[in-house]
Amino acid sequence: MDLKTRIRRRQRNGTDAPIILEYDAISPVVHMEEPTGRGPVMERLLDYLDPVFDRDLPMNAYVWGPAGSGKSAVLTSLTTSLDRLISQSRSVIHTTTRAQTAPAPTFVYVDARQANTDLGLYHAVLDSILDESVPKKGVGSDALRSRLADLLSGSRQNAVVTVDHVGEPGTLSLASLAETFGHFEDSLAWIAVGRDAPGDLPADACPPEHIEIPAYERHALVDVLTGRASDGLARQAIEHGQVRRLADWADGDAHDALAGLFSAAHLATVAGHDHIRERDLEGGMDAVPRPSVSLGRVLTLPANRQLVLRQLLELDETAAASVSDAAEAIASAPDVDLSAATVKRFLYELAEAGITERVRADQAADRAGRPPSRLEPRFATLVFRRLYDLQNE
DNA sequence: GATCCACGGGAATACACGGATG
DNA sequence: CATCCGTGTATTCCCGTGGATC
Repeated sequence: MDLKTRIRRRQRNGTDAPIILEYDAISPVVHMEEPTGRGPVMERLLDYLDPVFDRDLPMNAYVWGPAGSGKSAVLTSLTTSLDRLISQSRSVIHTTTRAQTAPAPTFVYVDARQANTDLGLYHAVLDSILDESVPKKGVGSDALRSRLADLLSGSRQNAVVTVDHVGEPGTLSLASLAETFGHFEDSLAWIAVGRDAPGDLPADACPPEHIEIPAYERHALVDVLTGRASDGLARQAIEHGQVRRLADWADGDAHDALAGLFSAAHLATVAGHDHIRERDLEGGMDAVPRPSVSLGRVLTLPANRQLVLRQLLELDETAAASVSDAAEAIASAPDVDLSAATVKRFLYELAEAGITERVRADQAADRAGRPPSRLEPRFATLVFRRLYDLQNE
């Protein structure tokens, strides 16, 4: 826990002390600098990355594991730490006599949710290797590629690029990633991170090295939750038994466990409780569909899609009885500056992506034609709502 | 001028159902 | 009985346009 949190915690110790002291600490989309309970996985990754310490590139690799197993947490943490350490040593080397040696590689972390095309990939890599800012528009994909090729040609600069969230709906597939990075064989190694088991993937696209990140064991997940709760919630806000129930319910998925914790704390806050009661906990878990789509995915959607989703959550049953009705209602909301046709298209796209689910209305057999469907969120609605509102207030 | 992207809109297609047809 | 057909919706697909950026 950092000092800021400690102080804040002391500050609000009155009778009406809020339960949630630090949203980031209990947010499922925020990763801690040092993920808890993933030591063995870290070791495995460091073994794999060993060549880097001799200024060589490792083989390409595929890191995989189920939802909420800490893949992103582990890899962001690893990438930033390594880059920090190695770039330090890089600057040291430059001032010594060993200036001829190849420089140590740069570490780059790219979220495929945000860089979901070739162009986006080139841009993300360039942007993080170069200090100067890279133009995002008006320059073609070919131009960016040759710029990257220039940068990486010879042995001037190597890079290890981690691409997270490969093979999700709407992100690059492993195959296209392999093809895109195939242009830079000699000077760029990549680590793709995804959920699919290597056996389920096209063999020709899958890199030689596979590293599995298994789901959290029950006790490890309890530790994660306990740590997060003590950083982000008021003291005594949640009992140990409740944490254990949450962990059992989440079944190894840290994302869902945190979403449940967040939701429960939010409900307790709204109800004016000074700790999380049973009803809050139940309600919190109910507000997280299982399986649920990662909030990270929802919160990296383009602004207008998020707006549409946010408005969708405001609709009552009548207004959301069909996709068309929902689109009408959302398009006429004061904050929304989109046509009903566009909102409708967005809603269908979101359902197609699995972020919502269309369920056929079973009643209304009296009406002719194909029956309409209702949209049900497949993500943690309370958490999304709160984080969205915090971000957009 | 080149490039990319988001919007809008409309055409094409899919589906559900009742009724007609063979 | 199985299949086809017409009608009314729902859903998907696709492309032109215009804004923004370089």
